[in-house]
Amino acid sequence: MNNEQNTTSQRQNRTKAHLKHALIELIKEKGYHSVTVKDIVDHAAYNRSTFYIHYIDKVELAEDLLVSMLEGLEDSVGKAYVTGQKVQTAKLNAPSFNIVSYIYKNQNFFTLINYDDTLPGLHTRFPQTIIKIYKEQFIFETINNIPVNMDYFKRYTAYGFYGLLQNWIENGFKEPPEHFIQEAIELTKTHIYSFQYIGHNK
Amino acid sequence: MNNEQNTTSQRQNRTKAHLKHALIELIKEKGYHSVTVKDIVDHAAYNRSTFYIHYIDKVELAEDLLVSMLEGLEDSVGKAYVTGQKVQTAKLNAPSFNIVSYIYKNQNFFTLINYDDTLPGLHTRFPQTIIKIYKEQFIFETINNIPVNMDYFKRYTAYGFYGLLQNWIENGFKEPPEHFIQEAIELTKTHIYSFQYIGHNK
DNA sequence: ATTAAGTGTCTACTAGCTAGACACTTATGC
DNA sequence: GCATAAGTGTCTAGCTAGTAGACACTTAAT
Repeated sequence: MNNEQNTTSQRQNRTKAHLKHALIELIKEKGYHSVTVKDIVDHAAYNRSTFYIHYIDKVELAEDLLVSMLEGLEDSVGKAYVTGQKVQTAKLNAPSFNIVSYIYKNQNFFTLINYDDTLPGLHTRFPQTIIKIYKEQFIFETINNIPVNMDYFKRYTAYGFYGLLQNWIENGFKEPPEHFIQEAIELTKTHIYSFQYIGHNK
Repeated sequence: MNNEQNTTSQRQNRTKAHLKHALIELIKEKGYHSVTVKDIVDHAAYNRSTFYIHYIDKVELAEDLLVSMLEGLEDSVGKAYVTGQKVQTAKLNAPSFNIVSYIYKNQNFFTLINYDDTLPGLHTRFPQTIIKIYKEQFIFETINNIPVNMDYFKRYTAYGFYGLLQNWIENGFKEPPEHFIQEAIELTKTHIYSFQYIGHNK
């Protein structure tokens, strides 16, 4: 494969990743609006000029961070069917489990929802992404032929799941992800609908 | 000041820091002995050649990581008397609090004591460092003139503190550091000696 | 009103990092 | 016990990401 261009972008992405990481830590430390470009490059041990090579300002960095994490969340959903973990996760609910384990792996980032002066858009676009995942990648089936507005139901289920997630994150991820997803699935079962994964078309 | 050489080493230290960070994550993932050099550079997004510029092998990287963290622990002790937090911390026990808050800040690293196949030397040299700090930087005074072997007592106190620390880390840092240090101090008070900080001579 | 700190931009330089090949040494498996 | 794969350690030549430092300008802080 053509590595020449990959390497260049890999090297740039590495720098960007470090700048993003610095922003996360600094938001926790002093809040988003207090963070300066100088803070970011000092924390990440880069020159200030380097920052402006990659981003035009702090806002663009913040947007990049938010988008990359939420896209990662979306992409994580279909992964159990690529890796070799079908057996274990099939007993649970594989796609939901992937959402949860992705958040767990990146708890460093998702803890930001606990802060008030945090990444702009996080509090609205995070739940929106979960709804999007539910709408695009899941099919919901009735189990006793009761007519229900599907959009409402998906929205309801997504926000229910988000509520549990928020609680899990706020409590500092005390439960292991396996336990958390088990509880979430138990709650879902009490509803009149069962939902089934329809795959990842990308 | 002469920035030319500082910058060069800053850039190198940045790379080293990323390699160290990758090692920490990989030890948690698959255990120290299973981690390869390729794993490390893949995780940190560097070329394998770059690794050998900085370290001769995995062992040297591991040693560098361990030493830098334990040295950081030692250096953290005297810091309250440099920054402007004298008032608050004086009510507690400032030097001990600095140890605790340093561990809390670097919990990503110190969590490694929970793993069996972990950084070589961590399980022995971490408590040794705490003893060293107690011996070199604290003076213990009798409060009722009972003769006691001082070395034994310092050792006893250091290991008692280490035991509490271990428990705190194993439980995933659930308590905030302020609470933890309060409890540790309460336990220390029950002893016949009071101890007092004698400063940081370096 | 004055000092200090942060922003955004630009230029020329350089050294840190990369690609890729080398011989060699372990693992893994049929 | 042979073969394929994966990892190790070393080296060279080359590129480009990152750096220094100055610029005019705009907010904060005292």
